[in-house]
Amino acid sequence: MNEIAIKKDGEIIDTQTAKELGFEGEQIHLDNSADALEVLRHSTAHLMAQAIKSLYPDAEFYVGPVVKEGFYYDFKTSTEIGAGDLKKIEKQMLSFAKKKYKIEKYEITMDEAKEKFKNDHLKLEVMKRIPSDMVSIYKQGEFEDLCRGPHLPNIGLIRYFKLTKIAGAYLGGDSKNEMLTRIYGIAFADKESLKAHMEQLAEAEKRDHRKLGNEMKLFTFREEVGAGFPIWLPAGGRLRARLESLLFKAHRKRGYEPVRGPEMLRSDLWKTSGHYQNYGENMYFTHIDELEFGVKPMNCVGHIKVYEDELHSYRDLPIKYFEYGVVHRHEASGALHGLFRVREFTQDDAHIFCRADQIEEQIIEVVDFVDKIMSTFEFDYKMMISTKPEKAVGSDEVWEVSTQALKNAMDQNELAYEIDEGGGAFYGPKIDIKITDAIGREWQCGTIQLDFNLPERFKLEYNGEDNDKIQPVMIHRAILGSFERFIGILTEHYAGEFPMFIAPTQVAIVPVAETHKEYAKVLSDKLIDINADSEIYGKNDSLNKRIRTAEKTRVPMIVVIGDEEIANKTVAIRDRRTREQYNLSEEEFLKLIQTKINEVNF
RNA sequence: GCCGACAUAGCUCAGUUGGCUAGAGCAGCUGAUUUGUAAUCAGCAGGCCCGGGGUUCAAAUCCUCGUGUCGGCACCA
Repeated sequence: MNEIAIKKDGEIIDTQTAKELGFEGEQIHLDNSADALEVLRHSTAHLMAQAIKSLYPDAEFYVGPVVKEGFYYDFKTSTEIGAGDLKKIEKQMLSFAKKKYKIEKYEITMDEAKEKFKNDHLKLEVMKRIPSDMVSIYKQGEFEDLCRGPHLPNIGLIRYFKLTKIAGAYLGGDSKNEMLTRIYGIAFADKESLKAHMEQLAEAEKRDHRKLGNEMKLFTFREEVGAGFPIWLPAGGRLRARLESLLFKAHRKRGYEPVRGPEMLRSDLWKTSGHYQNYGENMYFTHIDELEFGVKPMNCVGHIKVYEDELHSYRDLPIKYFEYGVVHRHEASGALHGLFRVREFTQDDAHIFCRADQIEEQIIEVVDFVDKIMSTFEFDYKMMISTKPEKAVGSDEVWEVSTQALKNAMDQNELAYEIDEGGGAFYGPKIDIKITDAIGREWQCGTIQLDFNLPERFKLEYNGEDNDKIQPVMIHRAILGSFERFIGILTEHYAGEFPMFIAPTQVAIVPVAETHKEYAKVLSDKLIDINADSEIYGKNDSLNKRIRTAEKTRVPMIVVIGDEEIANKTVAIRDRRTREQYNLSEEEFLKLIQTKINEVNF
């Protein structure tokens, strides 16, 4: 078996380095283990660079790391490279691989390296970021690259790979820098795994919410309406309404009061809140009668005005206001992505005004709320605590206290979380809830933000025990995040096969012949009485055709009614999931639907 | 916003190196048929070829500026 590297003290060391240093350790073979793939993909990135260099001799190279979904290499050429060129590069890679060049390693000083790569301004850029005096060079055939490794012993081991996409990327990940070309690729130890991976990607594409949203008539976008402004179609409207009403109940149960703020507020308020200064470039403004108004990008100011409407006692806290708040944010054009990233969306937003000693219990209550909903939909999610960002308001001290409060709440309840340094809102730290989409990208949905700043800026207060004026703490929170993104994720999660309690249509009724339509209508009305939507497939098509059409809408249940059913007062059910058919009396059927619709309570 | 690609009927897509009246399937409409669990048959209608400008005897096709979409990057209070 081929040994491609060894593992020593948890570190992967390639055979070149091991030989040089006389190391021994656990052998890594060329298979699909995480360690082996790390080495394989890294070397594949180098092979790609070698191919690019031979096809485009003036190419300069930045970095080519292994990432979650394969590898990439950033580079620059004077010729334009497009998606059509990937095949050509792949071919060149294969022909190099066939030559089975050894991958050799040697070390030189930083100064020697700078001399060696003096014509490659990108490599020089890389070297600026390396603190050590010595660097290693990997050489395969004519091609040499500055690299830390580890690498395969021979490029002939690279056989099963694919270049997947080409894109632009800023040098060093900074938009102030020049833009390089980035090619992504993937590699595996064997042919089957590569094939399986490509098939999995194709499978995931089928559940893309943009595709399903179009097919299932959930929502649409139109050029003439404007980018990022979704249009909800009837089916999507029904789905969304079900989600809204379930969630409304869940909020009421937890003591939230529904309120509503205006869509736009005078700019002075956004100046007080800090949004004007920190976020103004992404807000929509309008001028009327010499006054400037800002269309709300958030609902907190409105809720603050609700709080200010009366005096509050410490006994009243916590006070919880919620609103399905429509917000507008001018997102960068390139950021727009189906329902996941839009310019107008509706948040399931709430603000909790509480005392400092109530922070922890309130945070935990919200985390429980989140978990209740996520587990109902069987979502895997993770939580992230985001700390003070560069653009921020408030003193370091307040930030420290509030960040610690979030951590304490999580720690004391033994909840797992990761830290996102500098990822907080400008007014406070937050806990983000992230869900993974069909192709593995993570999207932030819910968020819990602790805020000492806005209460200060708006001089909020309540009367304490000694009748003194005390400033409350604000917790901003959203569970779904936005209906848009959440429904997008739900669509992919279920591949369009929504469970009964949320499906746009609960039942498809297929009458066998013209004479059965009347009963279909009676049944449909009875379904409305139990809050179930149905659709009658009574068109002048064959029965088979109508069943096929109904199936394709991904409706959870199809019932067929004909002479027999009418005579016996039964329905013939065809279940989407099991593809089984069975009969139920009308009474049992209605009861079943009712149970299925009501089985979920957040 | 940046790099690259793309935009043809409601939807999914054809449309050669610029050249006759821009095609197909599905969906829609009209008939015939009245069906027992995944496509009955026939006919009809449907297009500012994304929008402005330009090149050319001639533009869906070439150039240019917009708009929108896609893949990334950057951004995401």
